[in-house]
Amino acid sequence: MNPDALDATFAALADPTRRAILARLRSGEATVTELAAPFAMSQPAISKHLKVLERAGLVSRGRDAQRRPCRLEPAALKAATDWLADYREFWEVRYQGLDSLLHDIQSLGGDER
Amino acid sequence: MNPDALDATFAALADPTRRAILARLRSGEATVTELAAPFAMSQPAISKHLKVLERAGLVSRGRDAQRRPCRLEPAALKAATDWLADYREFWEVRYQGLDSLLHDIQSLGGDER
DNA sequence: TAGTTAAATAACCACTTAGTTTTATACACG
DNA sequence: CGTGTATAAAACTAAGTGGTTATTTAACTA
Repeated sequence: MNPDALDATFAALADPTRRAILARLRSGEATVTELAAPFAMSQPAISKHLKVLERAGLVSRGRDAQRRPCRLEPAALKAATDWLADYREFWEVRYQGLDSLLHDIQSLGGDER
Repeated sequence: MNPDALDATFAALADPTRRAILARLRSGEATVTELAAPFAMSQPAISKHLKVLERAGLVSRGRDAQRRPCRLEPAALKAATDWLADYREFWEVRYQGLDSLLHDIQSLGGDER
């Protein structure tokens, strides 16, 4: 994956308001005002957050009269997860206290990822 | 997980230099100068990046005479992955074009996570 | 046409970030 | 002791972020 895209994705996730917006979008499309409602924050602030999420590829938007419904776009989330997956075996091994076996396991290529 | 901790973790990951440092640390401990070597950047800049990674709980540091060896601390990476895992089933379903089944699957709680 | 609603844009502010250079600290070695 | 080495800290700068209020655009409604 393009490093700039990962930058944008992780940066977008590094904000609790934006993570809450994504969580909300898991249960379906929502308009900007619907998304803004739970927050003690102005509408333009939410629009800015949405622009960040859109630029990161995490949401996309449609058109319904005046409304611009947002929906979750999970591909970028998958890309971030894929990046993190490269570390998964590391911490799993480490949690078993088997650091010394890490390289053996890696060279065998024997996990299910 | 504490939201501030997730903030710090994702923010730390949103920088290619820091991700490269983490990748380097996968193959074992390294000193600040060793970590700085591949980058066209001053030593204090790397020290700052390491402080960000340390504050995010992604690395910890020891002491060996003048050296402050850094090692990967995978717990924070695991926490970030766990957060993203809540979205995994969503995109997996979506990729199969089975959006309409998402809520059924969720309410059954029937995946292996 | 005028009024209302939904959202974006503009202009601004305080704070943070990522880098710099310079200086200081801590330790090892002769 | 003084010198080199490894790292951190200080002070600064340019650019980015996250919020505000006020304004504008676009579309529906009466």
